[in-house]
Amino acid sequence: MSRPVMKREIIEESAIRLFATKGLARTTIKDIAAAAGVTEGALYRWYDGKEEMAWKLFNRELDQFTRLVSDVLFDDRMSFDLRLGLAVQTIYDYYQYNSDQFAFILLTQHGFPEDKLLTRETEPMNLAVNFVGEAMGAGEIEPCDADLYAGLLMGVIMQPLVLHRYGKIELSPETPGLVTSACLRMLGFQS
Amino acid sequence: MSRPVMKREIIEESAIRLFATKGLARTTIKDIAAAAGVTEGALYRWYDGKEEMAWKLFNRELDQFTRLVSDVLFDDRMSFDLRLGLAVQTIYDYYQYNSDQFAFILLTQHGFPEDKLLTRETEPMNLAVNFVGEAMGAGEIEPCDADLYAGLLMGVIMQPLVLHRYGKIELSPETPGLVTSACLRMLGFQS
DNA sequence: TGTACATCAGTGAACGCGCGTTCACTGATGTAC
DNA sequence: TGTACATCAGTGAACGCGCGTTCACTGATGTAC
Repeated sequence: MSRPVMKREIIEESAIRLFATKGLARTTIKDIAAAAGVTEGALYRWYDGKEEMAWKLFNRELDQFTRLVSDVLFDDRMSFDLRLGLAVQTIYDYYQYNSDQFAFILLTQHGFPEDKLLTRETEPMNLAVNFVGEAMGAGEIEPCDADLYAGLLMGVIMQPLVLHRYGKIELSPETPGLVTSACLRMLGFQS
Repeated sequence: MSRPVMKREIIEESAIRLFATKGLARTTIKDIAAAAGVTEGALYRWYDGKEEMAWKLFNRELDQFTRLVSDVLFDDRMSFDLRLGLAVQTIYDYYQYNSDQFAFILLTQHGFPEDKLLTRETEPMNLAVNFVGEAMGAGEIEPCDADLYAGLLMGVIMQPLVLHRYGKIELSPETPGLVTSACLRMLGFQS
């Protein structure tokens, strides 16, 4: 093509947007190609197939997101509660400004076959476990089941975003702060 | 057939189990028929098609679950915190003893097309909103954004089950109690 | 500078397979008389 | 009681369509000399 920008990026953006709205299974190659203004074959220049493309995009987006979050979550120049608050803010900002990417990783995380069970250091759950473990070790929160509390933390932070995505609740600039407070109370943080 | 029990039930159980493990899209009619020990056509005696069957089963299972939960959640002979604790216990019991049904409603709730957006009185989210609203009205918890707090409540209660389903955390007999305590702390319940 | 060739993103038409669905049928059970 | 017919859950083979995928190709751009 004569256009300077590669169609590859357009294809990937279209795919992520469609995956995030219609879901992986309900999005066809034809859909993606049409949205990107490209023929169906173009996709195979860059990927072996639909499944492989989805999987690679998922990992790329998840990596980017978790890196962003862990950067503030484990910045030990700040106090425990401040780090949590900033992480929540980062997540909610990410949701607001990269809603397709966010919805894509959030909603398709369980849409892959079993053999794709991702176990990696940067996995969100591991982030939460490490964070709770650190806070417990530092005596900032009472001793507890770190795995369980990490799960609770994830639930509290993520659920409002899921519900917003499906039009069940509204978000406001105050929401991240309210969520953070709720987390701290739940963890029994002594403020 | 000569067997006294209707194959219909076997078909439905097989379908739910497969939907819960492989997901809606990755489960084929052939899969269901094979699991039920039946030919593919048998399914169409009872349902118009795969999608319709999934949708009807989903609503049936969701109704049963929410009825069970709302029975204890709104039993006004009990105190606020006791009702919450019993509801959590009910949910975790349901997860343990009807894991396929539970995973089915939990994991396919967002797998239907947009026009299937269920807005009903018995929807889990509405249960939570009403509960928080009641508790707030009775002065048992501080005034707050009922919708948001209902979402947080759902997140805390459900997330451990999702994580357990994917092998990320373990559950114990103490888990429901720990989850309930976490909920009460989060809500600022004055015990 | 022009010429010959290599590279490579993207085309467009075709393919074939797996899937959901259909339908004439079977055979067991129930019912009327 | 036996006979004739209706009902209906489930069969089994076929169908056709939509889907992901393939591949010979085009045409623009880069490169060697």
